[in-house]
Amino acid sequence: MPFKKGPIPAYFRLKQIIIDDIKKKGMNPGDMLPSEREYCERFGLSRMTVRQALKELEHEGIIVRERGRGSFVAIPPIEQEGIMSFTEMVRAKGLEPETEVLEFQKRPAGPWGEFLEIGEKEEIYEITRLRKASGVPIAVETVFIPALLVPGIEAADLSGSLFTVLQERYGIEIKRSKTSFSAVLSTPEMEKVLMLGGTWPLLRVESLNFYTKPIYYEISHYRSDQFKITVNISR
Amino acid sequence: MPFKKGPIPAYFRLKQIIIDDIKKKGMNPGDMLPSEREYCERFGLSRMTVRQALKELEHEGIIVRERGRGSFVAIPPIEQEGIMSFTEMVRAKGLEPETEVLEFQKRPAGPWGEFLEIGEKEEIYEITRLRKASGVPIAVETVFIPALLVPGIEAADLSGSLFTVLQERYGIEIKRSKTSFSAVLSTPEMEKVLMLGGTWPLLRVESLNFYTKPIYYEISHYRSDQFKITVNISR
DNA sequence: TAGTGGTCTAGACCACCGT
DNA sequence: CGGTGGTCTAGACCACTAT
Repeated sequence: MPFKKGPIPAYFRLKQIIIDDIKKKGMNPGDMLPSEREYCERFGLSRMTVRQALKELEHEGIIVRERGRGSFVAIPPIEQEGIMSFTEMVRAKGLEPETEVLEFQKRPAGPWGEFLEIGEKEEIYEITRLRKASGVPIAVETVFIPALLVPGIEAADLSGSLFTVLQERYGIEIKRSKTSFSAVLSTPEMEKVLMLGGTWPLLRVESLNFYTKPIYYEISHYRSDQFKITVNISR
Repeated sequence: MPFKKGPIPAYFRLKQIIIDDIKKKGMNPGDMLPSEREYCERFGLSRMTVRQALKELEHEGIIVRERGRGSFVAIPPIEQEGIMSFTEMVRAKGLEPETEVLEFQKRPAGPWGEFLEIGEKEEIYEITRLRKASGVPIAVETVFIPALLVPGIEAADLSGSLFTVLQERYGIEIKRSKTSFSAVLSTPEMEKVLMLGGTWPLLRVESLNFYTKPIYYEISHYRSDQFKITVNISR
């Protein structure tokens, strides 16, 4: 009887046990878990207690429960939740990401300071890059990032994923982002670098990317005839 | 005794009552709600049932609960996480959402069957609506939803939030969505209903909305000069 | 100390799914 | 039909907060 007493609630300990079980027994997504009543009997708990544990596991996305069928190990989201970098998105489509740095300058934050929660006069890097997928220009992207956060980024290789550079060189991992989408018409300058040959509607993506505090602000324009941006969102 | 029986669970009705109460009484963030035991007595419910209602309200960010102190009206989150319905988005901007049903038909699923995980010949409803914010046309939206999931939806009020109809009438709560964004040029038909007076770039949003299984597929076109779609995404 | 929410029990009936 | 999860009851003791 593993649930004598102790300061940790029974439902909480049961959660841990179930998680461990899933790992230890090498259970796969879709595998059925013991029924609520079986957990009751096995651990000498009442049904409401077992249900609290299962409910929380469901809420955490670890299991799914279906009336009349049972509880099952959850299918981990195929396309991982949320944020994907350009590099990840392109690779996911089986194409080869390429990047060309168009502009690189250090300058005062100005109006971007507000988003980045720094002073207007503090310095930021402004980096404009052309992103391609297997040779086809897909997007023009400008990143604004406080210089203090990424000292010496001039020396880094910016022809790949900024995510990777931030993580490997500076230990910064983007965890959250606030992104807005809109549609605009291409400007002559965009048409030139994206090789559009005329005016096209472009998908404009503005995102503020956070670790705990804001890390960088980014504005991108995608030619969306060839490339859609897909995100998974949950409540 | 308002909780005799009925197909809608008591905890769910209690949630509605509490939400209505907060609005009707004009309660402000931080105001204290009645205690769990008071709800029990007032509505003749057991404590676990009352607690389920309060727990869900807490989870939805509507109230906060503190051990030894009580339950309180929550401070509304600045920008809501994740999925927001059109209704929620418009309200969040302080505008009044309005909806006009442009088309309503029942027909075989055809190619949408694949997304919705049903047969091509199974019936779906196809509902096209014009969404406005304080009188200004903002988006045209078409929803494809299996007829079996929403029997009798003809009789429902579709001039408001589909989210709400699904939840209150059918107990379906959208939990997850896969959404893609792109930019397109307006067609003459869109220009007419959106009152654009010419060709404009529009934000095209396609989303597949899940409970556990896919519930409905939706294609919307937003005039994005006046309205940006913002989402919070986390890893 | 009185009142609050947090945990828990040992039952019960229901709706739904598969066989 | 038997088994599953969904809802619900009428109690109980505990930990915490305020007075």
